[in-house]
Amino acid sequence: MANKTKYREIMGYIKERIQTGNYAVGSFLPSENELCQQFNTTRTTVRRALEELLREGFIQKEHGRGSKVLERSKSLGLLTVKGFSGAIDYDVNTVISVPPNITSWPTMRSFALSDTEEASDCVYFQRIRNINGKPVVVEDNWYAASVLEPIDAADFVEGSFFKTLSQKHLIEIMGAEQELRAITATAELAKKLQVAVNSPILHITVRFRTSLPELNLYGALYCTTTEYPIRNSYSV
Amino acid sequence: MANKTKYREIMGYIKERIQTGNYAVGSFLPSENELCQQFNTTRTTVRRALEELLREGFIQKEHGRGSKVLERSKSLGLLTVKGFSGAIDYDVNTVISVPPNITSWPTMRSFALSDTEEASDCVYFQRIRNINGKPVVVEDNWYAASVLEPIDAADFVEGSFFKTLSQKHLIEIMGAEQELRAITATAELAKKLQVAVNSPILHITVRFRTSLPELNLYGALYCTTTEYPIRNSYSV
DNA sequence: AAGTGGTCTAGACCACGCG
DNA sequence: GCGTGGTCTAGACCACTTT
Repeated sequence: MANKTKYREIMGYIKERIQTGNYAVGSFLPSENELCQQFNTTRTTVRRALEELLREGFIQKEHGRGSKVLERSKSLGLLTVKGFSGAIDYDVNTVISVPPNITSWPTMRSFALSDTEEASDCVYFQRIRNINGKPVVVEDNWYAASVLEPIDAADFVEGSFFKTLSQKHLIEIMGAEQELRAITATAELAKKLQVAVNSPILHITVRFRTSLPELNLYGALYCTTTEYPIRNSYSV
Repeated sequence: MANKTKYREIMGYIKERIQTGNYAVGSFLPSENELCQQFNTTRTTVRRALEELLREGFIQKEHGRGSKVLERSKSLGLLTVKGFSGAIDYDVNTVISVPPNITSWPTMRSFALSDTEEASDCVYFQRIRNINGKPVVVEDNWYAASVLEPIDAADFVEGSFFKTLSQKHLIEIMGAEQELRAITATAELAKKLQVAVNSPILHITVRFRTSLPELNLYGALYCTTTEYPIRNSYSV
């Protein structure tokens, strides 16, 4: 997506080199002065880029030594934050059951919307996660249409929304709040998850915060956990 | 703590004015240029200070308008890791229903024990969390007896096991892994949680890692979430 | 048009790590 | 001593909001 500013261009360049292994984990980036020459700019701008990468957990700075490339999964224990591609150890197949489309916000929400979100339409899509061909999670997702255009279902990187955000829009997940509930399956849910009506269902509502301050991603997950529990992990 | 740098000095000044209400919530800070004059410095430095305040959630910037003072939220990530005292906003009363005692490990577990844990007996205790007098969470806890002696129920700091560990043993929680399941209430659980048999129950099994590498704390939580959902939050 | 924050230039000096 | 990142100066131009 558009690198309108020079510091974003530098960020994107470094991020891409890190993600492809051109800048190896544990090694040091070129020095700020070298990056200045490479991009024909000044330290202020280079430092602006490095600072963002620092905040997003890509690098770590060492005074007098340089900027070191970090293991990218480090602080993200949070499996939920990684999306379900990472949350379950089994072979997961994701089906985009409702492709991204613009609609109005759902009425029932666990989280308050910001003013700008409230004023905007929202982009909605639904995915179903299958394990061994059996549906295990139904996941509704929403975000403000004014902040980010709908992403074409075909453009999803490996079926993952987060990977798509990171690689195509340079947006990283910065944190999340969840609410967890146990509910019983409605007729509709029971059908989608192929379980009996009134089966116990794990209901997770979540708001993900991103490196784009105006952009929150909202999710509502319905999980049948009898065979495959949902795993989370955290690091302090 | 010393304000060695000018941007910290500016930050401290603004933070203090916000916290004492001199800069009212919802109002705009002096403009960057005004702050430059006030502190006899340049915009780079003022902006560095404002940027930190932004990251810490004190202000919000509006292009073309100014920097607005925000409602200060508590937001202290990782509620689960901090234990349930912090997980629920309501008035929570904790009853130690089974005081710490030495027994053998339970047979059903979600996590594999280390060799030293396996070789040791375990300390077990059970707590029930009540909200407004109604039981909401039944929590079983275990840890290896060889690593830490049983803590007397009367010595629990504010009923919190984690606070006790931190304040009396200088042990901090470093992370956790969870498994989440939705189940239906057994007769025994239904009785303890005062709900109908077969009600949906949120079942969380968790292992907390601590700053003592040999010490893991294991938990099994049974939560009735119809009235009070369980909240989690993370930060990257 | 005037004022605000957003980006950027072209320097400077300092503190830290290493040889 | 030299290269690194940390802080800071003194400007400039742009984009956005308000009057």
